[in-house]
Amino acid sequence: MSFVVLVDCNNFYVSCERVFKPCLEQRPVVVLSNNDGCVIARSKEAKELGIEMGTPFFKCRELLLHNGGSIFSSNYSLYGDLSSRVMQILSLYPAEIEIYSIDEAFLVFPESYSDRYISLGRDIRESVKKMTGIPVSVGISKTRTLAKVANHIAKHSQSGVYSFFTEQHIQSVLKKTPVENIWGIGYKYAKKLQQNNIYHAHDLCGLPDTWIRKLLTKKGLQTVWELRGVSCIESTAIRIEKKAINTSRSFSYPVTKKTDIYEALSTFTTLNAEKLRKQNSCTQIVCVYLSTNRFKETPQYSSFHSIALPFPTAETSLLIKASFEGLDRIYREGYLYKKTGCLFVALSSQKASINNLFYPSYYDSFSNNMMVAMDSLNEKYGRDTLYYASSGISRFWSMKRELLTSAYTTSWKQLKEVEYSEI
DNA sequence: TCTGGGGTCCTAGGACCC
DNA sequence: TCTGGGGTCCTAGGACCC
Repeated sequence: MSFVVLVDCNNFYVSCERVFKPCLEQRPVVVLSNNDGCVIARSKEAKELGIEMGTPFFKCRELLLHNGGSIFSSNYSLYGDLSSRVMQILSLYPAEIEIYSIDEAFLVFPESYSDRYISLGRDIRESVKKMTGIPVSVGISKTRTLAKVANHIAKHSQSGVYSFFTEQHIQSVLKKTPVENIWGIGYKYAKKLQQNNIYHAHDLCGLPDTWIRKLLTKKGLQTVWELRGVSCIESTAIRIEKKAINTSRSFSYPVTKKTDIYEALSTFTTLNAEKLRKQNSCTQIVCVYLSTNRFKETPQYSSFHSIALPFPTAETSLLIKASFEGLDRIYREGYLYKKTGCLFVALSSQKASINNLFYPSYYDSFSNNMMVAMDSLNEKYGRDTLYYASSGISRFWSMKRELLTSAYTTSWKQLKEVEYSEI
């Protein structure tokens, strides 16, 4: 039987910062979300200080500084680049690889390797650390969900690798696994289960399927089957294209002027359109949303509008026009706005429109050529080498990233300079 | 002063069709 | 006045993940 290896980078964003600043080892380190809003990655030392995931930065700032902690704005170009280096190493193993997120991947090995899974796990861990500087944990078992459980244990072990296969071993681990730690059981489902006196994965596995399906729906039942050792979560490796594309940001200060929101929306629509063309898709529905700050006591307003286009397109200017039309429908004077965003749904392949009589084909059109030229210039010379005037120049509303490190690996101008004291 | 962003899947219910 | 049954598609909302 084939087996599943889950490789998960430890405190990934923090580890990325540490690769270029080794002096951060053994110290509390956190990485903040966009706008330096809240904590989204913590080192072990920061976790030990009691800083929870998602804590607003202003609530833990003092605690961190008091304990010699370091704080960083998130630097996605750095994390994205290190992630692809980790994945490249993983893809050298004789397994089917499924990149699940920026910091984790499933490797499905054929049965012929089952006599050496522990040495494989150790080898993966050592190779990734040696070649990228990123520490990873490795969980190995029969199914993806069980590999997740194993990985959870590996994270807290010395060796960083954990595997379990025999029925007896699996049962003894599941008896100690709280339901809220199961992959696929979130806060709400865990509460529901606890109300029914189900506290551990082992209890959950013993329940009748009909009961589970009723309480946790189809996906919950799949999870239970996986815990019982039956693989039923399909690989998403084949699916490359996204079904929806979204870009949104919070403003760094409360925005009231419609012109500022136009600029922001134009910027986000441009980003969305780039993502759309990257996967060779067109969209036919553009949704726009706008909201005030829900944490404030000021008057609240939030709205959403979708615009159906007459034909599928990936041309930025048409999409910006649609976004603006959406904004015109939902904007109301007199509110302090916090966030806006743009969502594309009803995506289709660019090539699919070639033979349709009723609308102009985007693929092989003038606008397609123009977009290709624009994308390649921006890729070669950097983002915003060419951009639409509607996106604005000053962009006062744009997000706060005051604690940003350099893009050490993706920009010639920001290469790391090594100081003697850091070695 | 300061509270992120981007996804997927499933279900129930309504609209609509024959 | 009486008014079926079966099917599809779409959407909003809720759950989950990282």
